[in-house]
Amino acid sequence: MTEFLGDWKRTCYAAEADESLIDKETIVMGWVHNRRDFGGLIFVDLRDRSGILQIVFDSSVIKDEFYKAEKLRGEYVIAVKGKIRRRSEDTINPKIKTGNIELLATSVKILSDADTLPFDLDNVEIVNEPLRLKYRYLELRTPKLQEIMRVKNLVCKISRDYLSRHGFWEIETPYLGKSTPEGARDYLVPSRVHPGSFYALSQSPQLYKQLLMIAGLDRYYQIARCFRDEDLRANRQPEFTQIDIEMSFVDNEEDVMTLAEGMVKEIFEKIKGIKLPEKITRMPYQEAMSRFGSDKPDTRFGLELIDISDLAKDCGFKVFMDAVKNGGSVRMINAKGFIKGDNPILSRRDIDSLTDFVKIYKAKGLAWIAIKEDGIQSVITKFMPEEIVQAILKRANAEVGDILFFGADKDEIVFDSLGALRLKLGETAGLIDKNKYEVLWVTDFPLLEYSEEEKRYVAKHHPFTSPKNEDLDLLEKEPHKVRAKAYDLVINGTEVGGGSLRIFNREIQRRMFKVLGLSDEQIADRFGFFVNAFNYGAPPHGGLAFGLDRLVMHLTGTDNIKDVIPFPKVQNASDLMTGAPDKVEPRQLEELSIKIVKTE
RNA sequence: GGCCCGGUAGUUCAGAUGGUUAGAACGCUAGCCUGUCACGCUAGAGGUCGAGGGUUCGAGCCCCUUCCGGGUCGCCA
Repeated sequence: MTEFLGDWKRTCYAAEADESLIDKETIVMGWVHNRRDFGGLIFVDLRDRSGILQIVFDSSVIKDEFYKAEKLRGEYVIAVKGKIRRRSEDTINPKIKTGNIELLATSVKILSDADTLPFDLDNVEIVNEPLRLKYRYLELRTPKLQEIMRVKNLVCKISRDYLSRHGFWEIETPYLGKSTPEGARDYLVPSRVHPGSFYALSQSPQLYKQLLMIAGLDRYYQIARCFRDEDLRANRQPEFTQIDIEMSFVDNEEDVMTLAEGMVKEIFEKIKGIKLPEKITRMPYQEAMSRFGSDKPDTRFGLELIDISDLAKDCGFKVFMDAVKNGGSVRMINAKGFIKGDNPILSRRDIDSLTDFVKIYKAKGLAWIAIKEDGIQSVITKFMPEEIVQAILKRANAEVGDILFFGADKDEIVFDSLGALRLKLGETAGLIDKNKYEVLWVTDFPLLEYSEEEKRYVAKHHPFTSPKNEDLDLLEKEPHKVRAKAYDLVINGTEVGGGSLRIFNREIQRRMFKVLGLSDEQIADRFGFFVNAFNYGAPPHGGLAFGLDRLVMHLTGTDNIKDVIPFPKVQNASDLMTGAPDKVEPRQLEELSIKIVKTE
């Protein structure tokens, strides 16, 4: 039997019913979350976006339609008419918001029946992720995901309000654009009209938003989808969303950072009730690296890196001395109290396994000194004079129960491995307060980094990032020393936003391209349309982009980006629900002049 | 591309050294029940052990290949 709503109109959401509705005729609509059948009396927990309301089907009240209540099963969609009534004292359910009331049904319509679900919505968190993703629309029925979607919606709304209030216009830019080989791999879209030519799906609105500034639109923002054909991670999806912002007539990073942090503060206050500090900490890149081994430091806990290159230089232990001699460094972490007592945080076996851990980050090994009750234990101290060992212990502020871990190599490897080790140690020891939010700006990034692979300098951010005025002289002489007018917003050790002031001066842009080793032809071919625009009057401008998904991850306490994207993709970038990507009809390929060539 | 981990009823899992008919809980179906909210009681159905090949008298278990999935390094201006 098919039933329709007819003239029934919902009078309130299930969990928004309260005592003010007592004795009033009420119509609610939703899914049968649970059913408890007592023969002549049936309870149904009705669920909708708002939550749960208990419906009572009493055979002495709903006589003619009681048979319908008997047919109800999990996830049937129903509409129920009846009267809200107070529950008697002994039947109040304190676990739900509407636990003091219930709806006594006088009529019910079964709008849709349902097969048994492939998994139990009440225990969805233990179900295999692939199965949940195949039936994502079912998982999205759970309060957890619905709350995340609500928060994401709020972040968008608050951002729009804030930016609008500050004079920003929401302007669209194309998703179908031109492939630009710098940066991430592009998703390509074949052109039917131009056989053999391809669009690239936008990796970010970067170039367009700068052109909007040249166009004189002054302040722009967009909640923009971005596409990058790179491998996935727990916090990386091939399509994700940025809150993208650009503004004109700014010549100082502070102008952009101040505006952006105002928005973040408003988001945290309105959604979490958390007041972030009046002024967010600024930490130069060099400091972040040397203290935390990371350009996105998690400052919720200590275990900072300590440089002992000066002591290691002539310490007698060859590995350390070579590292310094070859231009690298030796740094250590004091894992304070990690081997204290009979049941230490780190067992001997744990310590050995950390060697394998740092090898992931290309470290060749992990030296350590354990400070025990009966003296120090280490395989490296025998190479060193006593006074050097003592100096190291002193600098580490070492006490009994501590263990010092050392990294000695090129700076890059030392930072990568010790930075990762620091996070692992902090996590192992439970030093990270999950309820704390540490927000900071990392500033003064290097403009360039040397690519061993390409044997040239490449832009660390992108080639339109402005060098610091005071470092301009170094651009050709010592490119690696040039700092950029760039900044990243870091929350609890993850990058949630980043941006820069852009080059708006033709001469500087030309010099930048030259340092990057791009020929005039390459420039013209790749960015010609963009570079030309700067010939017609460009205002100083800059901006940034927030990763909406990552921001929502923090606000909702999840460490899996799939949780905050309604229909996410899995590690091999496929969609388990739709089966995309998939083969297409030969006719479609023909239209696009595409031929599939099988390779081994 | 590399490394690590996983795949057994609908779901989550257990299945020691290879050995009768592969179990449990929840869910599901049917019956009974007017105050439950993890309702209860009774009965029942439900399995190509991811797939293919091999070793063996005998494979859920051992070996090889492969598929699917998770994490991570590279990669992600």
